[in-house]
Amino acid sequence: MTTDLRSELRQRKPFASLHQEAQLSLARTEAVLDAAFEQVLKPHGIGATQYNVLRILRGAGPGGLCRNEIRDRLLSRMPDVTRLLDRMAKAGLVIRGRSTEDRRLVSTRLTGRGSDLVARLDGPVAAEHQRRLGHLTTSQLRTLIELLALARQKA
Amino acid sequence: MTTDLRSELRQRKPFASLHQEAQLSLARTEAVLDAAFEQVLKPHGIGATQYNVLRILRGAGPGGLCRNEIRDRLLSRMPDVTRLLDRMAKAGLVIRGRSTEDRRLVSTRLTGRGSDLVARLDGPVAAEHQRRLGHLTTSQLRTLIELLALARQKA
DNA sequence: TGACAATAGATGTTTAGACACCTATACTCG
DNA sequence: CGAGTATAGGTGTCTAAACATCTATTGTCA
Repeated sequence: MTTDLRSELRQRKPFASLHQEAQLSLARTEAVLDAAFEQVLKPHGIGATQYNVLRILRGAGPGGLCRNEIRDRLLSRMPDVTRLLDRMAKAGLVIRGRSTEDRRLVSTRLTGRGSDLVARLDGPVAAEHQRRLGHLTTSQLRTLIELLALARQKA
Repeated sequence: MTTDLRSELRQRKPFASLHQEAQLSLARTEAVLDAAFEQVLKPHGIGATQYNVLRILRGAGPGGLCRNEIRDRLLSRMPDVTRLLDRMAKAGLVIRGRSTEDRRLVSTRLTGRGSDLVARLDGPVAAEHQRRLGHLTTSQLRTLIELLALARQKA
């Protein structure tokens, strides 16, 4: 029933180890899901990273967050958050303001437009998650989440 | 024992659904493992995509593969394989030759240098996989691989 | 056979990511 | 207090990715 990664990639030789097969499976699965997710976001003019920032800022509330805090909360390392936020500001999704208390800090928060966009995406995003992973049982999802958490920990 | 993704990302609100938590866990885990893997490759002057191409070409044997075949075997979608191979050719890792039978085809194969490099990386790569996923049991790895294959299938 | 579609590959251009370096502000402690 | 250090953020530049479009060759079929 489930497709074998080896045949999916037309690979003749078996994998060197289970560890390798797991890591490649992970990369492949993420690529498939990410590509599908990008297609959901595309009509709205943003990518996965920008969507992630929108979600982070919504969760942070009206006070917003400073650049480094956003960077640390992103799923993947992003070395140039400044210009990422520049683009989002230019698109009218976020607005920045320098703090008066600590003048080094620049807090970024959602504009009305950014807030609207992320709210408008809730439905399509949930639908996409359901479409992609809806055929896994609750217990399978729990196991997957647990094993992924385990994999993230350095040995 | 295992770290919760929510606290890892300093997220206050719970996830909208198990599906969402699974997808975000997947993205996070892949980002962590990929970043570590890039560090292994970095001293050798290549990235994960180029390493993947080297592995694919090694598996393909001396006849090499044409551009589209390489593209289809890559883990993630890569819309500009031509210039990826350009760079690898420039670095002396691969060589290309147009077929005489079908003059549209350009087969790419490893040079001695490319072949050496991928062989030299076998040890460090296996060590990295071991370091990252060595603390999972065989049965855990099998379950993870199975669940990931399941997740890749459209519902 | 000859027009037309399909396939393989390359290119031009815009945008985004990677990496090193720079400026301004705040903190620390002799 | 004041030199030195740490922190927050921005900038310059090179490389790589994304997207559309183009050329050359082959296959199809009326």
